[in-house]
Amino acid sequence: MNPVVSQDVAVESGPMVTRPLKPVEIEVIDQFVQYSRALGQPRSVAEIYGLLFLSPKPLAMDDFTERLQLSKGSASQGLKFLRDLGAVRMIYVAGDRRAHYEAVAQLRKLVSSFLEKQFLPHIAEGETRLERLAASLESLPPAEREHVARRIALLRSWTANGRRILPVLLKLMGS
Amino acid sequence: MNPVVSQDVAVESGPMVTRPLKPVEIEVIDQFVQYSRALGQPRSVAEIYGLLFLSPKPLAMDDFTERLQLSKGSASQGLKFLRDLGAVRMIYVAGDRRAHYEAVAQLRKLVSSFLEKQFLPHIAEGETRLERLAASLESLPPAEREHVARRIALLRSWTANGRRILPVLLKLMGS
DNA sequence: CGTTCGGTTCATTTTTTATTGAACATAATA
DNA sequence: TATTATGTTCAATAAAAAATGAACCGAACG
Repeated sequence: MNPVVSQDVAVESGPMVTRPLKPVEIEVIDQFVQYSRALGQPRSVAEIYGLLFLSPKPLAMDDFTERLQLSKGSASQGLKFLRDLGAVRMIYVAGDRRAHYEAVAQLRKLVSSFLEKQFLPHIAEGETRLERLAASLESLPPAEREHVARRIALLRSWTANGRRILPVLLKLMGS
Repeated sequence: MNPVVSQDVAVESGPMVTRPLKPVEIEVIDQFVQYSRALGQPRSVAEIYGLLFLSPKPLAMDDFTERLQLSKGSASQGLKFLRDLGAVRMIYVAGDRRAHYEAVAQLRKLVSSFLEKQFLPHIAEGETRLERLAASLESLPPAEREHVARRIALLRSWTANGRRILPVLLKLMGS
């Protein structure tokens, strides 16, 4: 509750925020939040990435919990997610025990690892499943059998298509 | 509750299903359900599309509520969603008052309308917003200003990229 | 060592999203 | 025109997902 970025105009009697977000930050973060919704990703993750995206220097967990008003748990989990995705890179800062992060601001990298993490597993699993299925069609009445077989073949062609297109898509996306 | 397609092995003492799903149907529907999760779409919609995808003949609402154990409301809303998406086509069946549907089984069509409905709006909105923002950077301290300006330019290039790539992607996807 | 700091985990709570079902509309039928 | 069949809408409910925060772990510091 009390998301830092929202449509609401004012946060009434809210908690003291040491370094409140600047208008630019709010706008850009909200932009990332929009995209995250379209992609079915949690808002906190988008907020973290957005703040980092605009920051000229690496940030540590405290920065996220303070400025975005997130719990330690959310920040930790969100950063883990972004690390696993390769959307964020850990940075060593001399004389500071804390882990620091910077955004990996390469569309290609973001898209590719997102697709790899989010879709390839499903596609792979679907492929083996459909192979199995295509084999076990004898048990259907002949009338249906042919139609169903065609549909399954079609579905398989879709996943094949996906695999074929992915690399081209990434190439098209430049650096 | 009581989803027709699930990992569970048995539905114990469940309600009488007149025309229970065949194993092939369960598998294929579950496949669509998997994809729908990755895309952040409700399971009921995937179930409807999956059942229709395999059906050799057009189906009416009753078929969905009966065979998938959905409420009338869900079936109605799910079909509306699929209609709006162009994933489903209405079919007139002589001597039957009910509306019948058949699946539009063209990957290209599905992907294109999904992206159009789900992403283009966000992209468009983001573009105008970022234009506005780029203009109002004077209020930032000069040190930050340059970096932020670069980031915003980058973000804009991303959306431009998206627009450029979309048609190519669709072309690559064949019919 | 013992203490503090930075961070992770995970059971609980909160928030969001999807589903239900009853009330309502509308069109075909008799 | 009354009746029934078909479908939609939407407030209430259920289910799923995300956020919280306290307990915990381990490494650095003194």
